[in-house]
Amino acid sequence: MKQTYSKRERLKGKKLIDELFSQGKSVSVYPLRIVYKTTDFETSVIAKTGVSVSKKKVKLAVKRNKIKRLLREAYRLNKTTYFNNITTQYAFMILYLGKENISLHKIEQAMTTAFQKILKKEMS
RNA sequence: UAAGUAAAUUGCCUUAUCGAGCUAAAGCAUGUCUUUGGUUAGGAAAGUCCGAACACCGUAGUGCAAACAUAGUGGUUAACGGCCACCAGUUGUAAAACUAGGAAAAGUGCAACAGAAAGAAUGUACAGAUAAUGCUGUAGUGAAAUCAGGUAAACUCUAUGUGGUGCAAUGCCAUGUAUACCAAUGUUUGAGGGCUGCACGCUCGAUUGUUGGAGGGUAGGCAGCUAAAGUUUGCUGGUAACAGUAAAUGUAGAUAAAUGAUAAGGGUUUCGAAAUAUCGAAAUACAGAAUUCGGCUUAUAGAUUUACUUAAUUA
Repeated sequence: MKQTYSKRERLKGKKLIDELFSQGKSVSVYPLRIVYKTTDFETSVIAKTGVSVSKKKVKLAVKRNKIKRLLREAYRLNKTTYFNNITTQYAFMILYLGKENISLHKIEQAMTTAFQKILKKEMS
């Protein structure tokens, strides 16, 4: 799998997201919280992922954008390691709960532990 | 040289690796695939405060009232409450800056201190006049004392203007679900459903089965959506805002929302060390398009340019 994150791999559509939030399970590792759910897509993508930063926590649009980009970057670079053994299709929503300033490195760490937690839960 | 005033410009760069949106071409495996190329945020994109374009709704005529906005004079513009010029006033040594610059001879209200009294009340002293009296004058307070004045960032009056909602406008396509309605067809001689696939059997079964039309418009998609009162430069007219003209140029279009991340190096500024070269550390702002323009307002590290004022020094 390549380290891409194209339009097809993004979580879109009101229906899917509503479903995800109403029926999905969640795992939180500060400063992240990941909501996930098994689903079926028509396209041949293993996972669809969305990213969200709340306006209440981070007020300036520039900083919000920056954090979203970092989240996407962290996901893009590490998704190969996360989804090695997965065959079913998933939908993810990554929520950011923390402060305004954060580095890519920290986000990567948090994301890795969070996805490991999810894998454990699903396998057992 | 120092301090200041005004106007204008700019607002980090380079390389490597890994990516994202839009778009063009090519390829065959015809996939919303692969490869290659192009392109991708600001001076305020912000606040949403004015003015327009555009769209829909309302009124489809005219007048009045209310509410709101504006308020020297002239010009400019698609339009404006913006901008420019001039006059007046205020502040400043000055360059300049600011303006809450229509009306007090329509009415209502308000007014510190002083003063007897700031409006329906005539005090004290002196003088004059008279039958008598605030009947007359002077003194004293104050900006103002039967003479009326100030105040409209008080009501008010005058003149002028204003319908409402905003691209989540609006138009189009339309999966699924339920079905008012219409047509065809099937029918108590049993359509069709249920009992695990078939047969038999049992059972339910008429405002109903199937097919088609039509309506509605949810998920989603397409248009609107970027060539525009465009940008840059020169020339001409004008004190200027601005206008005219010629040439060049083609410059984001996302939608759970692209325009990025990481690493290295270099600028710039500040601080410390040093005679310099240089070395080390820190900082590198405000801020992210969402239909589009013209303004206003607010935020902003730093850098640059021009004009002018004041003070000092030198010639």
